[in-house]
Amino acid sequence: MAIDKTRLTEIVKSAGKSLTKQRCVIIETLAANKLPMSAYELRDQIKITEQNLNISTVYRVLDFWISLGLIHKIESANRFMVCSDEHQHQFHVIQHCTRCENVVESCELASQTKMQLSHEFRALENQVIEIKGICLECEANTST
Amino acid sequence: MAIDKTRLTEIVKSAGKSLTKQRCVIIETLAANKLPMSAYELRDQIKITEQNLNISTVYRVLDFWISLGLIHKIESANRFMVCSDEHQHQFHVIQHCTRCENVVESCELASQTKMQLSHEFRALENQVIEIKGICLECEANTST
DNA sequence: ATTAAAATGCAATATTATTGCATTGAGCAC
DNA sequence: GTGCTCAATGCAATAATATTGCATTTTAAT
Repeated sequence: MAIDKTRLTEIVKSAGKSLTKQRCVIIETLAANKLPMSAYELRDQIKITEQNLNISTVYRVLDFWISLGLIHKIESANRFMVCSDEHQHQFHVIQHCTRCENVVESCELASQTKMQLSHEFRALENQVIEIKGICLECEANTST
Repeated sequence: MAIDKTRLTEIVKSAGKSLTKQRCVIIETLAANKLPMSAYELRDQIKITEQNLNISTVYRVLDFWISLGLIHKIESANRFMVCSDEHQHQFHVIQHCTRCENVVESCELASQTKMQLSHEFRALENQVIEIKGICLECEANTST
């Protein structure tokens, strides 16, 4: 799953920011990885083929993309993933398989969740709601 | 909000475990605190009035109560809170105010959320779903 | 009281994240 | 292009969170 650089440029420019090579390599590396990655894994992976990044740069760039809604942090795993939701939902609901560690984003669930939030609370925009479980593939592979 | 020690004893015994003084003081201290606490805060608070606990003990005791469903971990804050849900929902939905840091558990939301989970995924039991926002009290105090 | 298993203590270490300040780089005016 | 300004990054120390292996103590069953 590659990232559309033209689209990235548009998004970044319209936010009044610059698309630096550190910002590019981080989101591209994350997009190329099947599983979510930690900040340190990301740094180590980029070191192999590209360049050295200080860990503080990695965290700052991750925060940058998170603030633009293009990267999600999976809090329960301290891992990061590229947002796969083109629909700009207020909520991003992800299903996190605790066996294979794979994570998928569900737009349908996000829409439903958004509808039913209590009126007693002003929910923030662009947040990630994490549901843990076992994906169907892992369930099928279970030898019980 | 104090903890009913008789109820605790029942729950622990029926799980085939023992209610040690470390396990007691940790859940009681957490219950007495208005806000969720980190493991280190818990240790420091207990040190003042009670006893020294090694940080590994704190984490192990927290895991113990979490496995019994009596304590929740708030992953996005690395904090712990006593479960306030008497209804034994599969999901515990908490609303976390990012201004005052207060956290409330919503049984109603938990019920609704449980109903609508995708059939493509076997969700684990006893998990905490975190919604961030601003509580009504903080919203009222906002001077904009 | 004896004993086996469970729980805790200890202290080293791993993992995750932030900070303040120096240096570099990007975009803009000229 | 040159110089300017502010944003972005590098650096390296440190903070915050969490885990581990093994020794010791406690629990509860006999």
